[in-house]
Amino acid sequence: MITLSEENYLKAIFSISTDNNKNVLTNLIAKEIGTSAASVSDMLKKLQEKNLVTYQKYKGVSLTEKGRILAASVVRKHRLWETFLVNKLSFDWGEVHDVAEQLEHIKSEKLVDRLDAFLKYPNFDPHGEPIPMKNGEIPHTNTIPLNKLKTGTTGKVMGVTIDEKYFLDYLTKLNISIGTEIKLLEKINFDQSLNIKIKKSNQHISNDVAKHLLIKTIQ
Amino acid sequence: MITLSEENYLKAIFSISTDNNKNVLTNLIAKEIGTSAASVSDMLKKLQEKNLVTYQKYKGVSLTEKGRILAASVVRKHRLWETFLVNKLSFDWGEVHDVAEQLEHIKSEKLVDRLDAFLKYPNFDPHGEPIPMKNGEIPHTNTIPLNKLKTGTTGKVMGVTIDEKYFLDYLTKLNISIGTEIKLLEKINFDQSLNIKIKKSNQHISNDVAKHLLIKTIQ
DNA sequence: TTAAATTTTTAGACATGCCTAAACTTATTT
DNA sequence: AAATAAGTTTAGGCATGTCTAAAAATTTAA
Repeated sequence: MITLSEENYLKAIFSISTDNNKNVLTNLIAKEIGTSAASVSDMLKKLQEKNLVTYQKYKGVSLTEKGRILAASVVRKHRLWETFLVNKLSFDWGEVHDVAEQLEHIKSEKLVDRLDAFLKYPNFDPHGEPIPMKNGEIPHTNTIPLNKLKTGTTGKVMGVTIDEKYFLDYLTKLNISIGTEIKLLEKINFDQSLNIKIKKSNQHISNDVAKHLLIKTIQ
Repeated sequence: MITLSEENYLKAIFSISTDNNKNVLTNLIAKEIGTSAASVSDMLKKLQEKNLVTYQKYKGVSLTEKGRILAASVVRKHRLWETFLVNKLSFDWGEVHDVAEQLEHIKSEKLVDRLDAFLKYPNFDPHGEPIPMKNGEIPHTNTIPLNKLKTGTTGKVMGVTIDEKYFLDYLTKLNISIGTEIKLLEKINFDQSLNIKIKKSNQHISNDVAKHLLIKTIQ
C-alpha cells in the first residue's frame, strides 16, 4: 500500500524531473514539498525499499518504471479533477489547485475511469497542461514558452506550467487566459523581460512569468 | 484542525445515536469503526479536549452541538458523493460506499456547495437515506421499516438503512430497489421472518433484512 | 589542493493513531 | 452481598512522518 505522503514525494520527483532530466536532488524536493531536507532523506530510503525510486546517498534520486507510472497516475487524477471542477462545477482556474491536491489521492481505479469518460476523455486540463494517459504516456503539444518566441511574431496561449493562485490571478489581471493571442514586441536585454501586446493593449512582463506561458505560433 | 480519524469517530457516534438516544458506549464505537476499545478511549479524550463530545469515564459519550454539526457535515458529504457516483458516473448502489468513505473527508465548503447544486439539491441519497442540510438538519420522511408494516398491506420501498455491499447485492437478487412495491403477506411468529410478494413473486426474508427497508404505505 | 561553503545525512525527539495486556469499574448472578 | 462477568481505561509499545541540531560528504573558490 502506498501512503498519501509517498504519493506526494513521487509527484514532486516526477514534476521536477520533467523540467530537469538529471537526478533530482534532496533540497529541490524539500523545497517543492515544503518540508526539511532531513525528512526527504528519510522518505527516499523508504521509497527505495519499495522499489519506487533509485537513490544514492548525496547523488539524488530518480523514479523507477514502477514509480514513474504511479506518479503519472497521481498527476492524471489531479488534472482530471481540476477539469471536473472547472468544466462541471464552474470553479475558476485559480482556485482548483488545493482541492485537486486532496482529490488526487482518492483510491479507486473505477472512479478515475468513469470521471475520465464523464469529462469526454480530455487531453489537457484547464491550465493547458497535459493529462497523462492511463498507461502513463503524456500527450504532447507543439508549444514553446513565451520567452522563446521570436520577437515580432504572434502566438496563442495554449497553457501554463504553474498551477498557483497568485500566478493565475496575475494572468487574469493581465487579461490572459487559454486562447489569448499575444504578440512579442521586444525583449529587454538587461533582465530578459518582455514587452507584449494583448488585445491591442501593450504590457510589460518579467521573463519569469513569460517562461510559464505555453505558446503556439500562428502561421 | 480536525483529522480524518476524528471525523470518522464523530460520524460513528452520530450514526449510533440516531438509532439509540442514550450515551454512546465505547465498545459500540469500537465495533462500528473496527478498532479496539482502548483506541476509542484515547480518542474520546481528545475529542473532549476539542469540545466535540461530552464524555464521562465508563458512562459513554454524546456529541456537543459543535460535534453534531461537524458529524452531520461529514454524513452530508458522504451522501452527496454517493449521489454523484450513482447519478452522474453510473455506479451501482452497492459499490459506492467505499469510495464515498474517502471522498467525505475532502475539505472544501465551496466544493460541497457546488456539488449540491450540480446534483440539483437532492434530499435523499441513492439508498433513500436523508442527506443532512447545510445547517445540520435532517430531511425527514414518513416511512416505517418493513417489519412494522401491517400484515396484508402494500408499500413502496423508499430507502434502506444499511449501506453495505452484501446487503445491497442481496436486495438486487431479491429484485428490490428504490420504488419497488412490496406486499406483506405473513409474519412468522417463531423468528419474526416475513413472507412477502414482490412483483407477483412470493419471497421469504428474515426480520433482520426487513427492518432495514424503509416503506411508505400506499393508500 | 586545501579551506570554506553548501548540501545531505544521521541522531534523537515528538505527535498521531493504533495495538495488547493488565488493572479497574460497573452490571449481573447466585 | 459476594462472586463472577462484562465493559472500559490505563500503561507501555510501535509505525509513520515530521522536526532541529550536529556530523559527514560534496562542491566551489582561493
